Amino acid sequence: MRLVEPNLFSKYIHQPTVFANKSLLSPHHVPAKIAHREVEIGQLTAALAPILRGYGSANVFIYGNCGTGKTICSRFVASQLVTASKKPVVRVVYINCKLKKVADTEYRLLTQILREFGETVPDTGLPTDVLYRRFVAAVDERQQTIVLILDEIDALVRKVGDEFLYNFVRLNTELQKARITILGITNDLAFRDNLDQRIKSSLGEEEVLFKPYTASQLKDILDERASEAFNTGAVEPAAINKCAALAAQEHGDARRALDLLRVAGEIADRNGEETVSEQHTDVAERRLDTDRVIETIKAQPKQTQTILFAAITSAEARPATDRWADKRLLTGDLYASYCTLCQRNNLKVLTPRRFSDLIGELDTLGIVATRIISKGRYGRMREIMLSVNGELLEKVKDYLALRLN
DNA sequence: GTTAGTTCAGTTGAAAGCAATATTATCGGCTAC
DNA sequence: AGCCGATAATATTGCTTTCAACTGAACTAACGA
Repeated sequence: MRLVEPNLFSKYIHQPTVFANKSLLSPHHVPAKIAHREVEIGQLTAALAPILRGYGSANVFIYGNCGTGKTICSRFVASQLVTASKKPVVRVVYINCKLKKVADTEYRLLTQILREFGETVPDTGLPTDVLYRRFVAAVDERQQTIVLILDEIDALVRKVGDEFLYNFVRLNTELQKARITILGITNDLAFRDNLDQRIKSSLGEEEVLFKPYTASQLKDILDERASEAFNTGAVEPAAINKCAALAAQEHGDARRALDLLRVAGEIADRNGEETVSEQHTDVAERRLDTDRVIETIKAQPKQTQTILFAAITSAEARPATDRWADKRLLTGDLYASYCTLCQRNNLKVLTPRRFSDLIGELDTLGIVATRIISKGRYGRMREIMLSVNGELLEKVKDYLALRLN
């Protein structure tokens, strides 16, 4: 007679959870109603409306920081457009230009579009003008309007220049029956200024600006999502307020707000608690911050990591005072300890020139803070301070120590 | 005490080298006429 | 002849180095009161 072993996972399966439907908190979830974007949606609709009357509509540019609902709203409006269109057929092609290997060159962009139309295109080999002809052939056989949503278009323009935009605009003169409307989405507010004059005049006819959400708007959004995503009463209002407030500080990023709330819920679950409280939100914020920093550091090339590790170890080697001034490193000293660290790891030692640039990069990433100081007769150099500290610093150090010595 | 000039220790910008990838061009083999 | 895939040739990138101009306050020395 043998006792039935309880499955290892059974305790997790039956563990109570605060979530009713966690997927509603995912950034990919498209809510039935998009709150607090009525104005923007209105502008967008007005800009695209001429399509339904058969006129080729103006091209539209959408600006706004990340997490302000640009993508969701444009997809929403585009889908409405498709359902509303009867006679002049409207087709929407959504392409995220930032995805590596998918649409980060003109060729790949075209390939991607052609595939949407069921054309088979080789990954490489054809000249781009052939692709343009294929596109014209595929599209022009009937009366239709193509709405081309180019998300993160700034990334593509930065990479391959703005020529391709001109090509697309020019296509309209070549097409007999079909029309193309470009809907460019970017979070670079200065994007338009950097475009070629020619393109600017033919492209930027309509602009919609997405402002960051305010804390109270974020709160509304969270309230609405939370009511369905969580079990009733499982989230304390204070927790939601905190999430909204924190995300509002970060340029009103709704994605951030939802992430905070989701992670807070996960933490509550793990602790076996029945409600999500403000404390959970605080922990969630730290978690997300830590993850973000660790992720960016992981993504850095080995040389940059080495420099950072050198900075951490030499900052620790300083006499144990709490004064900030004593944690400062100077370029020369750091370069020296970087050199020894490289030798110990059999890494190539970069020149001071490159070293200087990499320090600058760590600065822009917000991992160290630097400023240039002049010590008069004793030269001019950068003063470097670590921006991470405490628990996070330990984690970073541990990670780097695994890869280096 | 002021002023003009030096000096140091890197910082910064431009240009060029180099290796890894990505694109193009070319070529031989294969199939269908 | 036309198409295909493989391979060679060429271009593009991303990362670095080299070279050289630049920086700005501490330090020095000369100046004038």
